[in-house]
Amino acid sequence: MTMKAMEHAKPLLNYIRKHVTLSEEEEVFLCSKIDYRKYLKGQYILQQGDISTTQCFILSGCTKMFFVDNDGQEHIVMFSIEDWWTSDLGSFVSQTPSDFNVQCLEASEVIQFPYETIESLFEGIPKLERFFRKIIEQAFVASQKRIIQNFSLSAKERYQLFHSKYPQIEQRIPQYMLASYLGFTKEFLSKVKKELLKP
Amino acid sequence: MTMKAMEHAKPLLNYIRKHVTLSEEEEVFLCSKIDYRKYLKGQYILQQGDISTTQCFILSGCTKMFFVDNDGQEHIVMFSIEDWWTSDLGSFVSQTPSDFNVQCLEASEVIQFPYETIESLFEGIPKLERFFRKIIEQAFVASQKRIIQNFSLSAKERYQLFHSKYPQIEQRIPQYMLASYLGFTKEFLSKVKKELLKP
DNA sequence: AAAAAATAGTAATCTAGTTTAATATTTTAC
DNA sequence: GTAAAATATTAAACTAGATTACTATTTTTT
Repeated sequence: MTMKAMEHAKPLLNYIRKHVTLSEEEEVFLCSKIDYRKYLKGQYILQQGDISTTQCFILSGCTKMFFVDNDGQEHIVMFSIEDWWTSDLGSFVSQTPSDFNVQCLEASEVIQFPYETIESLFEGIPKLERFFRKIIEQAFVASQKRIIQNFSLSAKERYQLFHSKYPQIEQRIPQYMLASYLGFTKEFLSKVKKELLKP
Repeated sequence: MTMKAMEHAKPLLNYIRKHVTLSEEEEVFLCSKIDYRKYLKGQYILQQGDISTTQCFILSGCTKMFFVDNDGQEHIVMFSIEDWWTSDLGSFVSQTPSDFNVQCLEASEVIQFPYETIESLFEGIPKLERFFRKIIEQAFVASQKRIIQNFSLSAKERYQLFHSKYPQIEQRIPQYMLASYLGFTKEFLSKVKKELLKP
């Protein structure tokens, strides 16, 4: 592992420090097990049908995770930006073909945890296993919350919620992708935004 | 801990053995940290607004987890039966008031992991932390899958999927609760079932 | 700077699912 | 075993959001 790799990992280490405390040796060991990589806008980190071989931590940029249904329609499941994760966890943990694509909406820098090294990482740094458990707990809670909101809120209310909760994301993505994420059509989002402006 | 407690924990230990291997001392230690308890039909394991103090493993019976929205409408988030878990994980891990209720649809026997002992459990048996990570991974993947299905499938298709995937659950719960879980009205479910019978 | 491609807006028509309201059936309680 | 409560069915009227099809605007490419 190079000095460069340690340099790239800084935002990740800061992020991990919010959850668990690692010794300096542990941080060095961690950095020896992970990869840094850049993607161009439009490039795929993962494609539907492939097995997810890494967990990605995003240093810079923005990605969408989506799947294409039987009618050829694209459905966006999540957006990820700096200091968050992306990958199909289901495919990663079971090493089976993924239902999802992950594509970069901007040029992006990521840190990748390869499947082959993650078990040895957990063995070497048990605190890291606790860290991952907490990250997954967070993701699960967010996922549950999303199910609830889709059930109990109207399309308009879902948009308003996203708008107030993630203004930085809304500014970075095209509107038609937001509509896909929120579960309705781009035409309807146009209508909703117009209504919200006039009263 | 009594002999009785070990006896009650058997289905849980069998379940855990599918994921990780514990030594006999570890199994005894685990049993010393958990509680067995019975609930009557209709009783609440958790109420909206309370802090979730336990993770529940179900030995027998059936529960629903639901929340009541601002319009007073009940939305069912999940059903749990034998050999599965229930509780509001978000409330449990952050020890904040829950958005959910968990109510028994049948008389139920459960094993409870209290919040105060779960950290010491993980310290004493690190393999158990791995086990919980895997369980949460599973739950997260299932939750993601549900979001996808709600977006890409029609109400009719969602019913068909549930019907073929969880026939044992469908038989144990009233239809109007299934409609709530699937995200549409009981009247519409009646209509869908009728359509599916005739062709 | 022009052309092409991508994104956004508008409006009419259509439909999956809701609402309301009433009746029928099954389960539970005494 | 009967009354009451809970659950299920049906059907007409209604609505949130989809579809279609076209125009306007913004961004990217050359």
